[in-house]
Amino acid sequence: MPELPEVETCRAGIAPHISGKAFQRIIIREPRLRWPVPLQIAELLPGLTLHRVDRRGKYLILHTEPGCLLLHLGMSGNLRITSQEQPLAKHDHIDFVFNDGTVLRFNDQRRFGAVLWTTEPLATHALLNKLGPEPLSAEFNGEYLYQQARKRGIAVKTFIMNSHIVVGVGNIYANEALFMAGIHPLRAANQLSQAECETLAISIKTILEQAIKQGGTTLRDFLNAQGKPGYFQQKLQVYSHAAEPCPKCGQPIEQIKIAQRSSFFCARCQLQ
DNA sequence: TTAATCACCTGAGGGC
DNA sequence: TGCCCTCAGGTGATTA
Repeated sequence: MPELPEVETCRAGIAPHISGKAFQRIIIREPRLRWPVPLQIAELLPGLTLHRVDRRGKYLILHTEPGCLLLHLGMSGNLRITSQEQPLAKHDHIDFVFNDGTVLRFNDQRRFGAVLWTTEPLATHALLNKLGPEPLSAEFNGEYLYQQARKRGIAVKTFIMNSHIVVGVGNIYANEALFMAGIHPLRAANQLSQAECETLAISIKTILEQAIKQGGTTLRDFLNAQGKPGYFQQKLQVYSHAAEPCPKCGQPIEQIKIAQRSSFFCARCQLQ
């Protein structure tokens, strides 16, 4: 399940293989993703050069001269570098074939992902213009988090998973960051002190940086551009460890639902 | 403006 | 063995 570290791992994995190359052919086998894949990209893209691959939150942005492809991996999506000779796997929905034969293959079992085309400035794009800051940027810090939290009475876990507050923090890393910060996931955001917001911002940055170094987390679906899993799962302290002893105090990890998402915490280490 | 809920989708796993 | 149900989760849309 791709969160920011998985998307960044994916971006770093595919960019060297496709940047500077020209699209030769686009093969769309299944256009029914989160939003219908614009079929016109099969005619628009051939001949265009892919200048670079960026990331904004969990969106991958493939830049060409007239416009950009926006890719989202959703819940189960992955991109891998391959060739046309390689047999198709189940749920291989789209092939981006480049002029040297390299193929960027989009696979998405649950089809929550997206492939979109835009020629408008990214700063005004409806999917991007309301996104919060990047968690690893200087703009995202304790003071920013505190100012945003003061206006919200929702559970802090739901708060930090809101991409309009900060991008890229999904369920796994929200659980892990709150555990590291010693903050109960049900605490109201507007009840956090400035010091707690400082600690939480640092925890989010630390968790995400560690996960990127490990190549992301593989629970079920995630594979990197070479089809290999990430290794951060082995570092998870509370996520998916219900009833197991807390790594800090030994108390059993508890599991509850918050906003329909499984949430894991230590009731002794994380103060409510 | 904020918060809560729904919908989308597929496959694994459990119960019968 | 096969059927049915539940669960997993990112995020935009809808509703209150």
